[in-house]
Formats: sequence, structure tokens, C-alpha cells
Amino acid sequence: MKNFLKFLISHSKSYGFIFPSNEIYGGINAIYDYGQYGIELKNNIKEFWWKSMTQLNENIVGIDSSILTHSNVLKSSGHIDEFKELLVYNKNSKKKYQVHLLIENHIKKFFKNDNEQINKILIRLNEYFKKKDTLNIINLINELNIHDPISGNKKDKIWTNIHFMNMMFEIKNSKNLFLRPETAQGIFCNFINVQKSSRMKIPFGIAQIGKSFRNEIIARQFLFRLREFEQMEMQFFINPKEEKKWYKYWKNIRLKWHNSLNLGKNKYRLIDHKNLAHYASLGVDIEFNYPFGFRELEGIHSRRDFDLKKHELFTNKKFIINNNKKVKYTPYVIETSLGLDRLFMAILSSSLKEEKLDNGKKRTILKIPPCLSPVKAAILPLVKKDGIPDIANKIFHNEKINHNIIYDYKDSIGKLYRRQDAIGTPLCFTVDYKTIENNTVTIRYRDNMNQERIHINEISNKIELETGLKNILKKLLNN
RNA sequence: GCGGAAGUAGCUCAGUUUGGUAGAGCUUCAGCCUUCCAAGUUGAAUGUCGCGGGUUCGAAUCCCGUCUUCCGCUCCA
Repeated sequence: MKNFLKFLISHSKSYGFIFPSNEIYGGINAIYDYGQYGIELKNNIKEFWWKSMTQLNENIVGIDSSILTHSNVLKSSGHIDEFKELLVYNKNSKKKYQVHLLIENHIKKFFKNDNEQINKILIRLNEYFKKKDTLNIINLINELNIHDPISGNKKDKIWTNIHFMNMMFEIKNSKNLFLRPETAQGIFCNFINVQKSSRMKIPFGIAQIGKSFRNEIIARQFLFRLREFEQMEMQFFINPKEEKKWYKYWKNIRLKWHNSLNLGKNKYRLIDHKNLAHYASLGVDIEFNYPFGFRELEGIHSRRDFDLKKHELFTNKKFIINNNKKVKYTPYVIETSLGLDRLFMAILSSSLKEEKLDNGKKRTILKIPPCLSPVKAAILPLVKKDGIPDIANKIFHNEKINHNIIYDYKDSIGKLYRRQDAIGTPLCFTVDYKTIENNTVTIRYRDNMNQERIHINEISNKIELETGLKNILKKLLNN
């Protein structure tokens, strides 16, 4: 599977989906750019998500809040205090370590196979972590007589106090600004604005697509864990009494949404959260089977009134819903939070196939869901003479206003088809000599390479029928 | 951070053991030929061999240093 990931990364680059960012200057690890087809695919995913949230649900609206965020917002939300890792520095070597890794690695080496001893210490360690008892943690480090594993010098045993590394990027030369670590806070901050201006009643939701930034300790696995990433989040505001109902509702809806893409039902699994984030009370992950195994794709959490209550407290504003004076409450929130880059990679990795054909040759093909394909169709001339390219070109220009399509004439027809397969174009329309006679073209399907003839006038409808977003949206509504 | 792998053409890689004019396939580009699946054919372009030093008459190759990327482990979307 390691080789498949390599193949995926290479294919993504060769065909204009994903490029390593800042590549000509050596690149930056785990930062990527979207290429010409990558951005089309990404935009289509966004559109699908956006419409299924906002257009199909009259009680969900979207916003686009700023990435730069006031530090007080993140102070209130708990991110400044809770969203961090514990670090300790060696005073001699000046090297820094993640506290729990330093201790764990040490005792695993020191006690080797004595699991009883190891577990004893781990239990103590976990307790200290829970209580944020940094004093006892540093005592433990001293008690275990841990020396700096990098320098290897046994005299390097003097450690600083425990430090906290915040996972957020701070804008250093600007007062009190952070790059947001999640899009959700922008939604909470606009709760009143949206609610008042839209006159929406509970339950209602606010959706947002946008970049978020986290200073991950280790960013890896292609597009999976990035320091700059894009989220598609929807915060659904509810009556606290209905927490379980809506949590269950959105869990089901979101799973159905993923399944509508037909990447394979066995590609998904639901995992209940054991370690909840500081703001959540109920949580489940929809995991996807990536080339490197099942990993988180989307999280559905109940954030209860954690965020709104905090913002109420720090701003003295009221986020209280007042229904005819009978019931007053601060709404609970059910959050659905989807990693756009992760979904992008899920689609790409499960769509990339190498097929063996009957003639013994190989076909590299991206079986992307047609409604998300970067290019919907290609108009191709069978041969490069007798005015056939001109006809194809004319069809292209008439049709390009309706759909994102390509006209290509270079090389033999076989090569043209394969080139479209490689970027996942679902349909190819080929102009040949019969077109001159009766205005028909061959339509060739990406997935099975079958062909049939249709009239030129039907091309537009055919593309819409096979690749339109409407079909899949309709399917969601009927569920 | 630790551990593993690797940096040579747009992509995949050979060449490094044993120093001697920088290579292949695919891609790309320009033709010719072709009535449907990476076809045939003619030609062309493409490189500071990651970077810096050293050894040598001569370094992609040997030595020293350095940078970067990818993968695994802890965090999460």
C-alpha cells in the first residue's frame, strides 16, 4: 500500500491535481498546492457539500468569516489554554521534547519487557496529565533519572519546567491575532447576526467552508494531516432537550451523504470518540479507508452550549433563545466537521485504478464520481483531416458555456481517450465521418469504454444527465 | 523529535560497487500516416546529477559537511 500512495502522489502531480508547495525552493513538508484539475475537483466537492447543506435545508445558511481571529475569541473558546502540547527542554543540550514521549520512550527502553513496571508509570503519568499536574510530571522525569536521549550525554539530566506549545499560529507582528484553528468560532461569533438577520428559529444551522491552521507536531500522509487545511463545517443550533435526537440525526445524514458518492460502503466506518476535545460531550468520527488504513474524515460532535456560554460570559452578550417567554435557553450545538482535503484524498485514492485490458495493456483511470469530475466531457476528432477537427471544435465552443469540457486533437484517438481517463473525464464525444453525414457522434463512457451514437443536439443534455450535480442532490432528498 | 527511505529531464527510474563526454522508457513539442482505445513513422526539446567544500589531471560516482522531501509513531479535520 506504501507503493500505492507513491503512485497516487506521482499521478496527482503528473496530471495537475496536487503539486508540492514552494517546490522550486525545495518545498515545505506537508504543504501542497492544488493544480488545474485539483482545484476543479475541490470546487466541485465544495459545491456539492454547500448545496446539500444550504440549498436542501431551508433552515441552514452559510457564511464566510475571517481567518484572522481576535485572541479573545480563542481565549473564550478555550483554544489558548487547552489547545496545546506539553513540552520540556533539556537545560544542557537545549533540545525540546514532548513530555509524554520523552517519558514513554525512556521507560520502554529502561524496563524493556517489564510491562508491569511500564504500566505502573504510565498510569501515574496519565493521572498527572489529566490533572495538569506539571509539578509531579517534572518530578517523575527526575525520579526516573532521564537524560537527554539525543545528546546521549548522561550528564544532561537537568530539565526545565513544563512548557506549553500552543497548536495555533499567532500573527507575531500584529496585536492579538491568530490564524483560526477551526472555522467554528467564526460561526459562533456570528450567531446573533445570522439569527437576527435571517429570523431563523431553532433548530437551524450555519455552514461554512474555509481554511484553518494548526501547528501540528507532525504533519504527514500526503493531504491527510496538513498545517494549512480546509474545513467544511456546519453548526446546528438546537433545543438542549433534543441533543441526542439531533446528534443521531446528523450522524445518519452525514453517513448517507458520504455513501451517495458511491466510493463503497465498506470504505466507511463509525468510531465513537473516547478522548473528546475540550469542547465536546458526544462525538463520533466517520472514518475512511485510506491507502494507509482507516482514518478520520469527518467528526460529528455535540458541543452543547460550551462555546455560546463562554462567549456570553466573556462578552456580556446574550445568546438566549426566547420562545414566547415560556422557554429560555442557550442553544446546544451539534457540529458536523469535514476535512475538505481529506475528502479530496479519499475520492482520489479510491478512484485511482490501474486496469488490465484484454489486449494485455494497462489503463490508468480515475473513476471519480462523475458529478465531481474536474472535466465533464471531452470533444475529440477521430482523425486530424477532412475538416473533422473543425466540426469538433465548433461543438466544443457551442457547449463550453454549459459545462466544463475539453477539446483535444493531438495524437491518436486511443491516446486521447486515455488522457481523459487519467484525469477522470466521464464522457468523450468523438466526431467522425458519420458526423458529416447525419450529425451524430460517438459517446464513449469512461468506466466501461462502451460506445454508442447520439445526435449532436443531445450532447448537452447527455452531459447534464450523466455528470450533473442535480442527480445526486435529488438522491439525497429522496432518502 | 526518533526511526526508515530517497534526492539525476515534466513523470518513473538506470548509471555510483570499479571516477573518464549525463542515459532509457513514458510524457511534451513539430510533421507524416491513420475511420475508435497509450497504434505506426520522422524529427526535436528537456538537466548546476539537492547544495557547499575537499581529494583528483578529471567527481553524478570517493571523503566531509549541509539542506530538503517522502513514509512510520504521538495530536486532529
